[in-house]
Amino acid sequence: MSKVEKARSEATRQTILAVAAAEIYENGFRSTGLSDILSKTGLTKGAFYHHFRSKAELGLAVAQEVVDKTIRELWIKPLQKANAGVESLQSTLQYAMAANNAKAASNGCPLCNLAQEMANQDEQICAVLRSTIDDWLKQITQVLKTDQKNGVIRSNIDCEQSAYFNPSSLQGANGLAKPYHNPAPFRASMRGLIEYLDGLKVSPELSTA
Amino acid sequence: MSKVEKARSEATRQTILAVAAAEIYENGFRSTGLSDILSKTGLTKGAFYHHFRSKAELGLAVAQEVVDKTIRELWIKPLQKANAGVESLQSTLQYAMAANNAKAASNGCPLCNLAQEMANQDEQICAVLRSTIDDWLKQITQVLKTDQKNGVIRSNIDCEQSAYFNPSSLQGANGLAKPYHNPAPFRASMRGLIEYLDGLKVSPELSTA
DNA sequence: ATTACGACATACTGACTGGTTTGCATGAAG
DNA sequence: CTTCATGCAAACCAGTCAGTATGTCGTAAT
Repeated sequence: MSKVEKARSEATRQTILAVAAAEIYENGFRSTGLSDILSKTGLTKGAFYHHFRSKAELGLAVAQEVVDKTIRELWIKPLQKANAGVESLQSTLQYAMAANNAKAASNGCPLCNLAQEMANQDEQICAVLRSTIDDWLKQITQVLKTDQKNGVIRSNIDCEQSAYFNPSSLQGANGLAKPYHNPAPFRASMRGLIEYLDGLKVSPELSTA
Repeated sequence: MSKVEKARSEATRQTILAVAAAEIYENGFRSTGLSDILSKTGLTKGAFYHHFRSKAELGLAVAQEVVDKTIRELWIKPLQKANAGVESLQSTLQYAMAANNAKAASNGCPLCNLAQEMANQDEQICAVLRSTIDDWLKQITQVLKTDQKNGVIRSNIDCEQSAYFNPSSLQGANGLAKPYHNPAPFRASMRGLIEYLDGLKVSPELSTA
C-alpha cells in the first residue's frame, strides 16, 4: 500500500464520515439509509463496506470522529485558555446564539440528537457520548472553580452541579426549538442560561439588561 | 353500531394508542415497527388499519392524545390552581426529580423525544408539539407574572423569556441524562433550574441549601 | 512480466417494512 | 329470519433495508 493509495483511501473514508454525519445530523441515524449516504458521496456499497463493517460501526465512528471532535472544538477548547472564567463560558453561549439560524434550529445539537436517539439502542455510542460530556463538564467545573477562587463567583456555589446545568440547558434550548424551526425559542432559552450564570457572580450585574 | 360495539372498538383503539406510545417513548417512532405494537397488543394488522390509516397517523394520534395530555396533566395543570407562583413551579420540578429513576432517565421526556426525532420528518406532529409547548409557556408566564405582581419575583424579570427557560432546561436535563442511564445528571440539572428560579425572587433564599 | 493486494464497483439476497385485500364472525336493524 | 354493516383476522404484496459475494482495475513489490 503506497502512501498515495493510503491517502486516497483515507480520503474516501472521510468523505463517507462527513456525509454520514451531516445526514444523521439532519434526519437521525435510523432514518438515514446507506443508500442516502452512498448516493450523496457517489460511492457504492462496496466502498462503504470496505471501510466500515456495519452501519452500527459507522454510527460509532461518526460519534467519536465527528460529533465528539465538533463539541470539543466548539465548546470545550474555548474554555481551555488560561484564566478562562464564567465570561468565557458566556461568550461561547453568545456566539452560539448569534450563529443559530432556522436550519440549525430545526436540526438541533448533533450530540443531543445522537444521545436522544441511541440511548436505548446502542450502548457503545452512549459510552462515547458520555466521555465527551464528562470532559465538557470537567472543563466547565474547572472554569467555575477558577472564578470561584478568584472571587468572581460566590463561594457557596456547587461548581459541579452548576457545570451540569450548562450543557443540559444548552441541549434543552436546542431540543425545545426544533419543532419551531426558528431560532427564537433557542435564543430565549440561551438568554436564560446566560442570566443564570450572571446569578452565580458575587456582584450580579445583568449582562443582558 | 351498538353502544357495546362502539365501546369495544374504542377500547382496542386505546390499547393500540397506549402500547404504541409506550413503545415510541422507549425506542422512538422510527424504530418502533407495527409488528412490535401488534405483538404486544395481541392484535393484527387488520385491527390496526381499521383504526389508523397509516403509521404516520398513529404517530400524530400519539402526539395529541397521549403526549399532549401527559404534559398537560403533569406539568401544566399543577400550575393552574389559583395563586400558583414560582413555588408551585419549583414543586413540580422537585416532584419530577424525586420520581426520576434509571428507566425514566434512559427514556427521557416523551415530548422531547418526539420533537427531537420528528422535527425534520413530520410537520403535523411538530404543530401539535408546538401547541403543547405554547400552552405550557403561557401558563408558566402567567405564574411568573402573578408572582411579579405580588412582589415575589423581581420587577425587571422578563417573564416570557424566563418561561422559555423552564421547559427548555427540563428537556435538557432529560436529554443529557439519557446516555448515562441514571438519574444523577438529571437531578443535578434540575437543582440548577430550581436555583435559577430562586434567583428570580426578590429576596433570594436558597431553597436547596 | 508476474504476482499479489488494496480499493473499490456491480449485482444480488434475505429479512423486514408499511400497507392492502379478502374473509369471517358478531350483533343490530328491518 | 334475513340483511347488512362493523370489528377484526389472516394472508399477501411491493418496496426498502442492511449486508454479501464476486468481479475488476490499478498499483507495487518481486
